[in-house]
Amino acid sequence: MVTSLGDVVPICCSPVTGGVIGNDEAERLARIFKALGDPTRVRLVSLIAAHQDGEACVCDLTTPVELSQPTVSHHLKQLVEAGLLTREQRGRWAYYRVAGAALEALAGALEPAGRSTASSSSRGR
Amino acid sequence: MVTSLGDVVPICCSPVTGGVIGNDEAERLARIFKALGDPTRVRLVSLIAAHQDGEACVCDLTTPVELSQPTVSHHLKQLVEAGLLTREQRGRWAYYRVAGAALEALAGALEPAGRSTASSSSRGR
DNA sequence: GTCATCTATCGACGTTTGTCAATGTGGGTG
DNA sequence: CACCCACATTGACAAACGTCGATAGATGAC
Repeated sequence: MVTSLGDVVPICCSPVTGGVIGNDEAERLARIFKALGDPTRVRLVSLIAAHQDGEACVCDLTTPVELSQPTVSHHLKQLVEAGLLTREQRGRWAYYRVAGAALEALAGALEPAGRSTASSSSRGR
Repeated sequence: MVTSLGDVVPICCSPVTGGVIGNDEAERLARIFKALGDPTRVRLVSLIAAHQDGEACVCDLTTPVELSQPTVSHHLKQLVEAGLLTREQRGRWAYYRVAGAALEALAGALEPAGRSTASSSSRGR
């Protein structure tokens, strides 16, 4: 079961403020937000993004976050499952990098129903 | 005396992917993300934004989310404390509305460190 | 005044989460 | 081959979370 835990999240699109979103959409968005709802994971994303070549292995991250290796692996797994990180195994190391598209899509879900679709503004009421 | 209870979070700015963020910043961002890390709260934000005049009271929300009134109040409080909603008491009702600036600031923290200058706007995929 | 309504708080509960030590697994190295 | 290394998984535990019923506070209606 290397991949296909669930489907790779198709990147969220429905903006939170652009009309009532469905139950499934809310659950999908919440799962991604929850992945960022821990300070350690926020720092991990930041650390990976700022690391050499935009990628980092576990051993690069345990020291900065001051947590045990299993804990870091655990957090990284959650971020990968949320679609916010990608994982690539090269030799003995596992390299993680930030999924920029997922971050942008998430940001798009927060904007007031405009920046990414630029077609509303007549929604009123 | 340190009276600052931290009423309203001063809106986050440091982008997640624009260099390693500090511990405090990570904690502040995580607290906001965590507020959106529950499907009910995501739906509440969406419901309020889409409601008449962009505001809603508790009694408008309990039925759509199918939860008890205390639970809805609890979620709303968390969203207010995260700075994502504002609360205004008018008579017997408490009106909540979405803090658009907070959402935009949060979206800004997700964009790759230079959102405002990224004028390419190639929204294709 | 009394009463009804809307909302917040409290106490309790089952579930989820973050963390670690110990162990397992797969891939280089001698 | 045996060995070590980087990482993932397991099992356990305390803390935090989501939910509810009951209750308290505040406000308007009578």
